[in-house]
Amino acid sequence: MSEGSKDTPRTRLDGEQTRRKILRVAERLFARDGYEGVSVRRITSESGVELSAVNYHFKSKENLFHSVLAMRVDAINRRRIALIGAVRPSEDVESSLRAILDAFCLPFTDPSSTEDLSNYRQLLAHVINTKRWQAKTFQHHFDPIVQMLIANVRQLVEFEDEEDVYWYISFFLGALANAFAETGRVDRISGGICDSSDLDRVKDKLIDFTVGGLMRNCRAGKGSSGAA
Amino acid sequence: MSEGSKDTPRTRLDGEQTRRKILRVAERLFARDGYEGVSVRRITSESGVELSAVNYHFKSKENLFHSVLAMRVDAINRRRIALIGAVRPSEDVESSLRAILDAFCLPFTDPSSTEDLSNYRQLLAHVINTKRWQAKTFQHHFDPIVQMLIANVRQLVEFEDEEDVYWYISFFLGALANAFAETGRVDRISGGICDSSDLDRVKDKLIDFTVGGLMRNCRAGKGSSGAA
DNA sequence: GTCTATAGCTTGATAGAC
DNA sequence: GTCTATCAAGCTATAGAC
Repeated sequence: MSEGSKDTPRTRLDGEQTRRKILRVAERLFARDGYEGVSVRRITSESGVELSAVNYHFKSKENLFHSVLAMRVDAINRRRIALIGAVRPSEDVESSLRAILDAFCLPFTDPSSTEDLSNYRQLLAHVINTKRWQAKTFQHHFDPIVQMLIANVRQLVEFEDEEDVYWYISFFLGALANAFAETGRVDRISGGICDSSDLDRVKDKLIDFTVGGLMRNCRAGKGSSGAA
Repeated sequence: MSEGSKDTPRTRLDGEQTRRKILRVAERLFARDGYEGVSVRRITSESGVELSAVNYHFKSKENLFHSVLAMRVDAINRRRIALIGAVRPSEDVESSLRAILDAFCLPFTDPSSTEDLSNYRQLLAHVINTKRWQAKTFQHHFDPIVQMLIANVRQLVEFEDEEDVYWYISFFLGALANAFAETGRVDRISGGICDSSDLDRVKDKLIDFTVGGLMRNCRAGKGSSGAA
């Protein structure tokens, strides 16, 4: 409460607060309706800030979109790197694989964080499935962490073809993005048996599925889950 | 040539031709930039038809979008039903599973058709990952065929939890939509080893992966690929 | 069934006072 | 850093001549 020279009760230097409010609302709207489906006006209107604030703080609508992604990606990927690095190698290949995939998903499913990542997850599904955003966004924000995941998987299992691991991890990423977007499809298809908002369960089932896909197609993989 | 009463050299009754041209261009643009990312003006401009033609033939932009989907979905699903129905039950569970999944993918990968379905596949990835299109589009066009796929899988394998088959098929669909959208991600990640435009290969690898995920997680599934 | 013209709004972005 | 006013462009949709 100081910094006021004499009496400036209104014009507080809360630019950072405005910036954050815009980011939060933009994330929610972009997640729901996509980049083109949201106007700057709607963002500022629902943020309770002026129209010109977006261009002042972010220079352009597209730059705002990138800022929205950057806000989450950095923290999540840092956490992934830490968790994957902390995985203790086990003599059981399947357990190790499971641990790696779990470490990759964990920051994404937001186990105990105060942040709500549901909008970010929806947004990711949009980005990962759009050709246009690949070069502009995905490549920069996600390629490195995906390469790290692949390197860790390759240390555990070997495949017939060199290309296999890229295909399988790519399928895993596609399934992951769609599953965590919580579109409600699996709830509807299953007649309510499945709950797509139960992220821990989604994660566990996805890992079961992925481990099966990897283990059954790796060298000497049809058999047991025993040591390599 | 005829149907002209006296001399009508210009006003040919080629409304159907105009309609088709609009549908074709709209599919391509919607696939690339999404529903909101495309204006009616761009569609008519690139189609070489008048702006008002869209509203004349399709009543509204949203109805055009649904028409674009309907154009492909019906034929593809009819083909799927025929192919799945023609699968001969084998004593080998894995082979049967593989045949079912192959029948589901085959019309989608367009093995020998004259139609180019690449835009449709991109569009599907957009629809399947967007919450908003679930009720409006996906439910009507895709739920029945997905239920049929699930019913066929359940006849072959049994899972610990009743919910499992819904989760796994949902993962399969998410991976499928993303893989066939040809975003170029797997090509980039693999350093060019994988070619996402080689649809037959994508299909085969996806089926390998999915069969692994299903077989390894079904009752008495860790073991061999032998008879049930 | 095509084409022109236009109504009525919304868009992203900026200039300039405060 | 906020706020008003505004621009130039684009938008969906329709009316009416042909």
